[in-house]
Amino acid sequence: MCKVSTATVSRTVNGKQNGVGIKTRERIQETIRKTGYTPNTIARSMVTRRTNTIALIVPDICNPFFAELARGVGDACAELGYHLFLCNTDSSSEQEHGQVKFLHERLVDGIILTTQNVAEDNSDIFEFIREKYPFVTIERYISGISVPLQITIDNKGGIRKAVSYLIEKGHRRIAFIRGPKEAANAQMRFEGYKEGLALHNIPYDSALVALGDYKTRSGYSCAAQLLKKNREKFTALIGSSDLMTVGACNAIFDHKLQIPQDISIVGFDNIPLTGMIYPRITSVGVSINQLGRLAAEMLFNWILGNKEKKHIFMPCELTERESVRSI
Amino acid sequence: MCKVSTATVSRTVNGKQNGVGIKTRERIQETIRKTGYTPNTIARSMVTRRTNTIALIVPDICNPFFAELARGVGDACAELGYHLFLCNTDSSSEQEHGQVKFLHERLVDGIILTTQNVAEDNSDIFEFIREKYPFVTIERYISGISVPLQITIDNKGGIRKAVSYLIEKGHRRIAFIRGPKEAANAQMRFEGYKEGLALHNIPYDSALVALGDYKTRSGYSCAAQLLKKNREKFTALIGSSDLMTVGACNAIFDHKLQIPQDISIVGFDNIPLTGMIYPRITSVGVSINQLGRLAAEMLFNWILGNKEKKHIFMPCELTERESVRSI
DNA sequence: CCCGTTTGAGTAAACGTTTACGTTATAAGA
DNA sequence: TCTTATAACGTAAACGTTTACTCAAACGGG
Repeated sequence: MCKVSTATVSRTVNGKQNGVGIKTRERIQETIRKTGYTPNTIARSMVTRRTNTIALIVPDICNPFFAELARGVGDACAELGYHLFLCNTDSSSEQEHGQVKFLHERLVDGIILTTQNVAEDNSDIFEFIREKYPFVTIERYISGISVPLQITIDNKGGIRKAVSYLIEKGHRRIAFIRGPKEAANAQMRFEGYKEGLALHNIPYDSALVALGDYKTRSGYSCAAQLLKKNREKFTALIGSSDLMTVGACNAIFDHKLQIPQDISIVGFDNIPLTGMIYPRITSVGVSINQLGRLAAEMLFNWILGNKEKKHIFMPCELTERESVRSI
Repeated sequence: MCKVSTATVSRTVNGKQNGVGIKTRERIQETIRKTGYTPNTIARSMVTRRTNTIALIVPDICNPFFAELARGVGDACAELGYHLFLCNTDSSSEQEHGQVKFLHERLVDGIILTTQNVAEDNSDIFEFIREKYPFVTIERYISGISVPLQITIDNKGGIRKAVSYLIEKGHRRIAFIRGPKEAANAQMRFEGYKEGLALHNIPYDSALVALGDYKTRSGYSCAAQLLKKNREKFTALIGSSDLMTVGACNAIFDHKLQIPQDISIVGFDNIPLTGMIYPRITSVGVSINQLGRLAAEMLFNWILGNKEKKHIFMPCELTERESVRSI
């Protein structure tokens, strides 16, 4: 329509400063406006080998932690003109593997992989995508393989902080609901608990820890079990995930006890939910939204050519709310 | 490598039954396995004009309602080999418009649009994509334009059900926290409230309704305000979203009142959260996960060529929990 | 044994861009 | 005025598939 070649159109569309005169540039832009032409991203990707898409793989977007994370990643994407694929795996290695395979075929520019709570995490996925793709892992602890882009949370330090906080508030008998055996970070948090106690010369008592799976329901049953067997032995409880912690609160209420009057509570993750419910739960964790942004930005950085390995270790903050009392 | 043309490879990869002999087929598959060849989806999309991707546009994935919805959509996608783009708009029309434009350029096969809580919803978006794309709207009430694929919730009926339920339980003075003026479904829910009262010959009292914005914080302030001014005038409260309802519960607790002993509560949406917190909140709504699946399936159906208009109207169910007592 | 039909496989165009390279026109400098 | 440098724009290949069309071989029926 403008009597110019596609090359010239391409140059103006992509805003290349030289290679096209001011007059024809304007003529082309005018025609673009009139005809409502939009470039075909697929065709562009065909030749540039870049799709401007990344993928976020999570166990379950319904988990508020991952929803918040997805929001952070999504915001970073929107700012830089990327589009975000969302994939749920239900913590299944097979599903994750399938997803990665499909994403690979789709020529996604990068992948963000989150915790999966599976026993053996040195699966073939990492072999599969190690050098082929830029990808960043969040809270994944893989034996043997070094991942180029990695973010981990200071689980130990976070829980230690929670323990110290409770001890400062005068508590000495602190129960703990730990996460699943399969999760590497559950073990770390557990160790943080033990270290925190040791730091203040409080003997560790295995009767005060229960084994959950990070989900709400297990928090309820763990707390119920602790209350039934060892009620008199603790004045405070730490849940190693906020979801378990709200479950635990439920159990405590069902036992006709008050928070924080009878039992003080500290959670982990600091999901927004902790500030929404009654009582507002004091929780320790990182800013999940920023975590997501950070992951995305690291990925973009790598995609854009800055290929240096990076391992970010995020410290935890404790947010005081209303679930702890001084004694 | 197999000494065959790309056409033959294409035919075997796509599983076309005729056009390639059993022997060469096997030879090709063997080579594919050995070399780890995967087809390039981008190149395929280039010629088929289909990308096998759809997009879900939500205000905020952190809202548990939309997270749950995204999960339903995502599951349906995974089952049919589609990939899902996730877009947050923060209920901004401009953002939504931008997203739709980008998704258009990306040749997404279809779009699922959710509620946006904006005043004028007859924006140019619909003009933009009306016939160009298959898309389904969830809970969008657009004046003038008929949308081919539409899902709406029986808001009125749902709230009516909540009112009737409370009345059956002996309540006659029922407060109501309504959603924002900009949201069409907030108005419907409000009318459901009035209709429910009228049905049982209970006079409507405007002093018992407060105006919120569907979010937690506003639920808190609305309930606080109702309690301050008209405490003695109601024994039950309906929140027209679950998030507001949990906020309201918080306010009630902060006023040293018990649920359901002092005040009975019914929420709307039936997000999983209602069953997780204390007290477990009785709520009415649709199965959000199924809603998501349904939307995705309608979209696929249309994409696959079955282009008949459809408007699905989802009835609400009331799930009894522990936030209502008989009086 | 011949001819029509079926089947296996190849050819080449098409999808809509980007980009290296080439060509022409214009401007600047001697 | 003649070169030379520079800017504007066009040409055509390339990206990796799919698919309509073509062709040859094999097959079966009379």
